[in-house]
Amino acid sequence: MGNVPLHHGSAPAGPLPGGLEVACQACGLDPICSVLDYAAEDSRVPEGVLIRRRPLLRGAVLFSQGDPFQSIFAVKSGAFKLYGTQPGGQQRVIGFHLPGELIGVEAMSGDCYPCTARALEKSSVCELRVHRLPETGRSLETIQRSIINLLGNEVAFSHELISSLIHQSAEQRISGFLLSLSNRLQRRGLPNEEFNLSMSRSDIGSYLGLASETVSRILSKLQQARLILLHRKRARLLDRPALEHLSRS
Amino acid sequence: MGNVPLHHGSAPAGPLPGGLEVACQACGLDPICSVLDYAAEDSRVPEGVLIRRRPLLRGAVLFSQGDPFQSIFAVKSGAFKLYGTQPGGQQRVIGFHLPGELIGVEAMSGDCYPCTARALEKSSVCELRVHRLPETGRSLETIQRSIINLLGNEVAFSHELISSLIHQSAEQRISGFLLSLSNRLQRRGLPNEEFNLSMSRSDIGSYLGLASETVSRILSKLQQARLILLHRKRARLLDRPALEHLSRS
DNA sequence: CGGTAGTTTGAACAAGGTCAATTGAGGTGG
DNA sequence: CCACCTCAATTGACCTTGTTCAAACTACCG
Repeated sequence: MGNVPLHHGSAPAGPLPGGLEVACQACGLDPICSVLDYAAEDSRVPEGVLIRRRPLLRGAVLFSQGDPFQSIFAVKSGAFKLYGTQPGGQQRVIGFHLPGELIGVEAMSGDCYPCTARALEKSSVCELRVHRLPETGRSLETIQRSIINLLGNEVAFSHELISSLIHQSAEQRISGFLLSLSNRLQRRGLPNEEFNLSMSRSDIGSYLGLASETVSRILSKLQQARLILLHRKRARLLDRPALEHLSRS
Repeated sequence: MGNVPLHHGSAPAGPLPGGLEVACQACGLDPICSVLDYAAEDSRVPEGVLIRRRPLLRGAVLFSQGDPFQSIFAVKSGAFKLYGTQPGGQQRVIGFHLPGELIGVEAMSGDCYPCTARALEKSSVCELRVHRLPETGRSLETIQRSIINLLGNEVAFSHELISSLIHQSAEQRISGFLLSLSNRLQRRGLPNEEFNLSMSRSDIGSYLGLASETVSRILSKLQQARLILLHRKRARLLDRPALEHLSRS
C-alpha cells in the first residue's frame, strides 16, 4: 500500500513527486504530436507551439473561466478538476482529468474557456498553442482531422455520461465513478487497481450531483462490503466484478 | 385557449402539416452549405452530397443505433428524439432536435451512430454525406473548420447540460426544459411563445431523469400556477420571467 | 499543541419514485 | 356514426432514497 516506485523518465528535473507520468504514445494529444513529428530531432516545429511538462502545484489554476482561449492541454501526470462558477456563486464540478487526457477542448469553438481547471495534486501538462498551429507548416487537414476526432469522442462521451448519470442511483453513480477512474488509468497504462482519489468528497458529490455526506456514506458502505479499500486519499478496488454489477442500471 | 392559427409558409409543395420550416440562414448546417455555395446556380456540388428536404412521417427512423455513419442531418421542420437502447433493453432519450439543429454529429469520430433518431412528428431534413465532401473540390480546411465549430459547440452545450441537470430539482428541470425549447425555437426564428410539445411525457421524463408521473404532476402544477398553458400536445408559456426564476439553481 | 478544514455518522425530513386506479383521446371496425 | 379498444396522461397513496442539519472525529499545518 506504500508508494509505488516512480518510473524515472528522461525529464531533466527528475520525476514528479506523487504521480506517475503517462507515456507519450498513450496520451490523448499523441495524434497531434505525431503529425508534428515532435519527437524527431529535426521536427522544426517553431518554438512555443507545443510546450512540454509545465509543472503545477496542488491548487494551481491552469486556466480560469473567462480566460481567452489559447491552448488545449494534455495532462502528463497528476490530476485536475474542471469546474464552473454559477451566477449564484456556487461551484459545479464538470469533470476530472487524469494523465493522458485533454483539457480545454470544450473551448475550441468559443473564444474563452467556459470553466476553470485546477490541479488536484502536483501535476504536469503539455500545452498546445492552437492558434499557432498554422506556423508549423504541417498539413492543416491532418491536424484538423485529429481535432475533429478528439471533439467527436468528447461529444460521444458526454452523451454517454449524461444519460447514465441522470438515470442512476447514488450507489450506481459512485461505483461507476470509481470504475471509470480505474478504467481511464488502465487505458493510459497506469496502475489502476490502487490509485489516488485526489479530489475531495464534495468535489465528487458536485460532479455526481450528490451531497458530500452521501458520497461519504456510500464509500463507507462499499468498504464495509469489502468491495473497496479506502485509506486517506488512497483507494483500492477489491472486487471489480461486484462494482461493475452495482454500477449497471 | 383555442388553437392559434398556423403561419402558412411559401414552400412549393405546401407547408408541412404541423410545423414551420426553418430558413436556411438560421440553420445549423448553414456554415457548411455556405462553403459549398449550395444555393448558387453554378455551385457544381456533385449530386448526392447534400440532399434537401427528405420528408419523414411521425415514428419514422432517420438512422438506427449501430448503422454505419454516413451523414449528418439538419432538421428543417418537425422534431426528432435521439435515444439509445441500453444492454438491459430500456431506452434512454439523449435529446430532442428542433428545426435548424443538427443530428448525427456525435457519430463523427466513430464509424457508426451510437443512437437512434426518430421523428416525433411529420418532419423534413437536409442530409450532408460527410464522406463525399472531398468530391466537392471545396477547401477541406474551411469545411473542417466549420465541423470543428459545430462539435465544439456541442461539447460546450453538453457540459452545460450535465452540470445543470444533475444539480436541479424536478421543477427546475422541467421549467428549464420548456424554456430551452422556446429559446431554441426563437433562435431559429420560429414561433416560441406557443409550440408543439411533440414528445411524450415518458420521453421528457427519460431525458430529464424523472418518472413520467413526476413530469405530468409538475406540468399540472405549473399550469395551475398560471405559468404555462397546456392543451393536448400544445404548450404556451404565460409567464416567462417566473419560469426563468424557477429554473435557476 | 491547537486550529482549521475535510470527513464521518446519526436523526429528522423532503423530494421524487412506485404502484394502482381513473380519465381522456385517437383509432378501428361494425 | 358510434361502440369499443388501446395507450398516454393524470391523480392519489404510500414508500424509498437522498438531503439537511448537527455533532463528533481526523488529518494536516502551522
